[in-house]
Amino acid sequence: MSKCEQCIVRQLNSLKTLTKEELSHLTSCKGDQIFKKGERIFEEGEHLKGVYCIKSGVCKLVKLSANGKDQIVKLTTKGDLLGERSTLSNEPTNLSAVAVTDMEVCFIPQVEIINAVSTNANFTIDMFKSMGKSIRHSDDLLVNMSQKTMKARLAATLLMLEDDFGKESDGSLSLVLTREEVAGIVGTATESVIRLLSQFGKDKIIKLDGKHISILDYDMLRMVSDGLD
Amino acid sequence: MSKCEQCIVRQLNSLKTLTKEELSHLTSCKGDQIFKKGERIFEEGEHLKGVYCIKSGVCKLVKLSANGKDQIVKLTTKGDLLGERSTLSNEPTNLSAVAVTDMEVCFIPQVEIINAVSTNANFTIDMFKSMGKSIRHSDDLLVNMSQKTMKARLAATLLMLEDDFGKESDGSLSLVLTREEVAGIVGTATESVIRLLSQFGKDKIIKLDGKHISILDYDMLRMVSDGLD
DNA sequence: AAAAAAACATGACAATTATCATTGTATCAA
DNA sequence: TTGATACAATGATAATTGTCATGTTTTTTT
Repeated sequence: MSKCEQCIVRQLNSLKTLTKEELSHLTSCKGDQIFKKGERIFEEGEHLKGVYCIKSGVCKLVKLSANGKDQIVKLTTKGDLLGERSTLSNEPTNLSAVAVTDMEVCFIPQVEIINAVSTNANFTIDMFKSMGKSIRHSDDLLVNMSQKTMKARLAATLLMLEDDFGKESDGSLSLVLTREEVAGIVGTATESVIRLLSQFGKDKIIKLDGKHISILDYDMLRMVSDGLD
Repeated sequence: MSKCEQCIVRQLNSLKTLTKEELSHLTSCKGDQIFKKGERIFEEGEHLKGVYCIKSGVCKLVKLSANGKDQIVKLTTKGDLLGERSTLSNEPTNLSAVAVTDMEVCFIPQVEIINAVSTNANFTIDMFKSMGKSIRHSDDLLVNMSQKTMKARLAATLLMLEDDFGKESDGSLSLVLTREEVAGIVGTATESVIRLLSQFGKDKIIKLDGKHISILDYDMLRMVSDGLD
């Protein structure tokens, strides 16, 4: 069981505003957990008993749509908190969390969060900021999804994947997803993703090597993303 | 200048948690404003100096997409607060607010809100709840927009319009929008909305009388909304 | 009331996207 | 190493949706 005081990940989220005392207390009551790729951290509709702080790995937040397909609403990674709002507002989650890669997470019980909110104004303000950011992100995504063609959405998704998760030394996107998962982000059929990706490949905008994707022409990809191609 | 203590609208949002003292102070520093249909309350990118509390009328929150079309992200009405998150996190808005009908609003300066958050725990918790609701709403909408066909999206929009704004004594939707505005919600071309609406009309799912729309067959509309038609 | 502007409607056609079917190719466990 | 299983690729076809053009109706302005 690692100590919160020494945890670097904490610097990436609202927990950074906690005092030394609060942190040492937190160490004593948090739980450490491992989730293997594909395992579910929590399920849509579940009542969460606290928040999860991601120490490593990538997690997808998904929602089952009426047609039975999983829509990936958000990808989260090191430093992100899961289930903040359900924990704060004491309501069931509207999303399921599934490990995209193996993950290490810390579980922080609800009381601790509620406590921090009621005694630490900095924590509260930081939570407001983080929720505000989350809403802004949703709004932007909504406009993208509503107004863009599938091609533009896919281009935007590739750019987002590199922005948020970086690339390997060979230039390929660090986060490796199946075509089906990409389709879950874009909101289209898997076949459409395959076709569009190979089209991008033929157009030399990206390079495909199995599941490994490298962006070659950023300007062009941005143009496509804005529907200006 | 009306008094906050006697304002009924306040009961509908986080301001209901304020104490008598806080309310009487608020009365002295708030401002009353009128916006005519089509006028803009604030603009995307603007730095807000407080929040707006809607006393009457309907407002659309829009975002200009890369292709130049306005996407309506949300419709707000009596009791809703505008600009809460920008005000709290002190960042520019990501959306523009435009009056859909004539509106009466109260303007509450930023300091008052910040003050309320730092001194009134009930207010803080209520704000968290309201922001949580907002995120959940965005997530749901995102899944709808990403996964559904235009027909299903339009059906969902009609149901939403009746849920959120009610209907007149003749059964028609109380909120009257142009086809272009509906297209801005659905995220499609105006012509497509016109065609789909008249198709719904032919199928006896709705009744069209100019801009006035009545839902006739709720079950069928829900089926269409779920893509089960 | 007339003129102008905005909103609505429809046809024709092209482009995009979904769906179904089939085959090839990795990947993993026994 | 060999099946088994998941993943990727591609073709054919139908359905959906966007775009442009044109005309009508409604609303607003003068």
